[in-house]
Amino acid sequence: MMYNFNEIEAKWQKYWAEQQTFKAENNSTKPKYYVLDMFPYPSGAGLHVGHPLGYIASDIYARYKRHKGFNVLHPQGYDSFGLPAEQYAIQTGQHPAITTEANIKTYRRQLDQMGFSFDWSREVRTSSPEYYKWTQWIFIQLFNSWYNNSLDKAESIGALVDVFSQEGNSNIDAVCDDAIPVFTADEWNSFSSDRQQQLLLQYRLTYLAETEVNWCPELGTVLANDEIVNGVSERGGYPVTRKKMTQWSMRISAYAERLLQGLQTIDWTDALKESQRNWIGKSVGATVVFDLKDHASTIEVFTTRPDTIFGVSFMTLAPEHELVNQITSLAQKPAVDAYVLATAKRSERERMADVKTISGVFTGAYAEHPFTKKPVPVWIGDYVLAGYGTGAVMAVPCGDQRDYDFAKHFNIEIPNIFEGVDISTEAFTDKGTTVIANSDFLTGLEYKEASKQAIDALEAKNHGVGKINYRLRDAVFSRQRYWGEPFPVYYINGLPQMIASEHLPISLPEVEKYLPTEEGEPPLGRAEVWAWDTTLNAVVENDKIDHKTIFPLELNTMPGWAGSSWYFNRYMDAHNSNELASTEALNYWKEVDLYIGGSEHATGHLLYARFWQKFLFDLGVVPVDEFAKKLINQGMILGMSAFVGRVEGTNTFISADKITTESIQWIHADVSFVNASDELDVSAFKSWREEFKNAEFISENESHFKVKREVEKMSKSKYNVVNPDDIVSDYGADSLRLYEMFLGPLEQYKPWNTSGITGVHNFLKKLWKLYVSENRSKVTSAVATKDHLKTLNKTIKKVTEDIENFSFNTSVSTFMIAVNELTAQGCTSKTILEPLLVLIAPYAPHIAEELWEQLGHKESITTAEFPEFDASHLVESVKAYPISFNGKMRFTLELSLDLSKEEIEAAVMGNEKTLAQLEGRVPKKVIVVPGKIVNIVG
RNA sequence: GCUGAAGUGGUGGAAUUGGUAGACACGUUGGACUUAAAAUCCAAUGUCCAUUAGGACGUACGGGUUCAAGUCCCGUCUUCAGUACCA
Repeated sequence: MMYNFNEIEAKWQKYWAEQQTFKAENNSTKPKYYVLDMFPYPSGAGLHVGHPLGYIASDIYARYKRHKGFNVLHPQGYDSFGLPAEQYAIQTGQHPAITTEANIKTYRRQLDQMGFSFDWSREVRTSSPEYYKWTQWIFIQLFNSWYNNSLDKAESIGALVDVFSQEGNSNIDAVCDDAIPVFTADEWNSFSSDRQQQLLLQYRLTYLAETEVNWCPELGTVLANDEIVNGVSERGGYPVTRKKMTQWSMRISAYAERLLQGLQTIDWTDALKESQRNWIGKSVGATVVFDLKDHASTIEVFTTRPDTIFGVSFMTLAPEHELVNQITSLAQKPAVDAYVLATAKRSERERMADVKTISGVFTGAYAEHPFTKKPVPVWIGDYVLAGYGTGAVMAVPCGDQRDYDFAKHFNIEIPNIFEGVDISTEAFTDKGTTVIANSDFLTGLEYKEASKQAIDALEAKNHGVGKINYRLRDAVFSRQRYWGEPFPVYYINGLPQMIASEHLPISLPEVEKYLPTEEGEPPLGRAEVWAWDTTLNAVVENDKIDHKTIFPLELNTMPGWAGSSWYFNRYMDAHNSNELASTEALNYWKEVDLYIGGSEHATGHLLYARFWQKFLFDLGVVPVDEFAKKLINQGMILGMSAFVGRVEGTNTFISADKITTESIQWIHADVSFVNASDELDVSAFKSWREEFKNAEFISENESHFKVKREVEKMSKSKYNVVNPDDIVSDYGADSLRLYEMFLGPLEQYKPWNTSGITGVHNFLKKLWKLYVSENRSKVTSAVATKDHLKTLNKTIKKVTEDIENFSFNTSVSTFMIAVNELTAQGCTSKTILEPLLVLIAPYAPHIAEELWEQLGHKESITTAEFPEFDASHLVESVKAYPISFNGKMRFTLELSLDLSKEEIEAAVMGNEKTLAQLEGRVPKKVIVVPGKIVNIVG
């Protein structure tokens, strides 16, 4: 009997599905373990070999944990709302739900054929109304909450209204808009209902506000900051401009500090935590208020260096700053206007690209230094950003390089306030322990103390206050798109109203086209049945809107990250129609124990999901405030693109090793035309495209036309995609799983190279041959020899450590060595071969199941216990290094185990022969050092 | 610029707390089997000299610590990823 992987794999996949082998129960006497993958967006292209990398790793871990006696939850679903399905719908008119459904079918088939141990009974899809009902529900809860700084948690808006009606808002410490006026209880009670609602909106955790947003005209929608890369849209690479729009926003800034602190409690990589810290961007400092000479208004700045306040020699406002117009003197007006206009013309991108050029204009106005009362000239300059802090800085040229460069460029005074520091060529930016000089009451102090005293003095004069500033901005939550969650919102007098939770979900309406309307409204503006009837509590036709009982519904939809910010909780109780998930289920599974996914979600999904989890925790809905204990970022599998060189302007191709001229145009060739020696199948290439049909090919000889190889991201447009379907049908899923692990460390980026797969495939064939010969099982009840036990236990030890450390690549090598050794040893012993199968099962589950069955087991191998390693079989593995030390011969002896002193001595004595061979001497005395190193005096 | 990670054969990569560097695999070369090919099996494969037995040099580069350094320390260079006039 041959190793017929196709047959075996189909058989066991069917068995697992029928037996529901991987169905997790929401209670068990076993300890729980939750292994989660980032769920995929089901794209039309299907999976390529790079996609399953993380799924294979998590599957190995999930299977391992089951063998170790855990009740494992390992679910999978689809992040099925998103732009590509909608773009496709715009082009073809096909409803996104239909394409999405078709794509999911493909995904499911591809995932199934790889033998993943997902519990599909818990599948979720963000685009299904049963699911987004709860996304809408969470939105309503956010709307009905505000952030109470005193308690440092979210609270119900009802509690806030109670306080307002009893004592006004002066004692409320909330995260809210800065511009909220102070009002008393009497004032509050006398406000109209609309006015009250407007005020409350400014406290809510999700609120409507006219904000400057990142508008992408090509995509016809706004984008969040993390959806923009280098000034263009992450998806599609289209230009992005600034635009004012009324949008829903999420007050994630309320959670900035907790999001930062929470990082200390979770086991995520340092790189990823660092990304999130940068994104949150906490800076501790102070706001300082400068009075203006000859003007009533004041300039407020934020600084992290209040200790340097006596070094201020000018101020700089962002060109967009609202005061610029008011304070500019008549003489300076033309210059200032010209500068403001020039800056406005420059795109965000140009401004970012050009950070070297120093530019700015004097406004003609002077501020007054809060302590010295000296006049401080006010400039504008584009190195100050309107969006950060207050959009204005107090410039301390001796302590900040940008201020320094600006001062030098415009010949502004650079006073030195640092004791014994030379600032003739550059600013001194080190906080360190340098002493402040020439600074009145701060003179002689170091940074820390000086900052504190400066802030105290500013607060005493009412000229500033200690402040912590965060870079994290509130997240825009509206998208002008069709294929997303509809908001459960209708409008009365332009004020948003929530639809009561019992009427959810509000399902997406049908539209005849997926484009914005002629009036520029989002696609939902085309829906005919899209109005809310407050008496029927139902969605009704638009033309019935009477603004008395029937009102317009929100036309925006939610962004892609809405559904993915809480899905891990839904898997715990995926079909609950009364709750997001039952309390019992949430309390049982609590959080994800291991989360595997790409690092590209560092500042998007992973930050938003932590935000929502903390909010749901404040609400008492979920029992933990961090959703994932441990997170691993799998690297990407890259494609090996092939390029053929064509002489520019001709149809003549030259073999890559023959190229001498420089005017070569490199054209992507499909990687399937290229063999392992980088040689092109010329005839296949010729018939690939009409334009190549009559092309001329120059090479040493016809069969040796070389291509140029380059590692790139796998993508259809680069013709370097390798389809897992082909690999599975040629080598089997077990080979693919092993090979993806074998390629290299999980976290690393590495190129795919199909030719290497024969190595692991041969291993599986050898494994098969170790158990099966002709038509019979070779496994006997023979007693295991010392060698057999050594090989087995070595393997158990290594593989267990590897899995615990997520170094799956090296266990594949360990398996190969084990099988080679056991084959050479002629091992047929069941006591060895049975546990060996369990070791391999998480990696190559199909072949393990098949051989397990041949050993006479009726139950699936998934119920088998993971073998425990027995150190006693490894005692003899000793390495010895002779060394000369202090003129005496000494041996250093290493054992590959932690053993007791007695065991080491026994091992050493048993190895006298080895040592004697090495140095011609026999050790006389053994010095045992704690750990594994042993010194032996020869 | 800052932050994080990393530089090991022709290639992907091993190497525990400092302990025989290059495991394992691909590729290459030679051989066996075969009419032939595929498949399979065996052998060789860091570099240089000796071509037997051995020797020298080797983990980006330059120093250092140590009986012993890919691993630790100092300096330099390079690559990748993230982020950036953040006051």
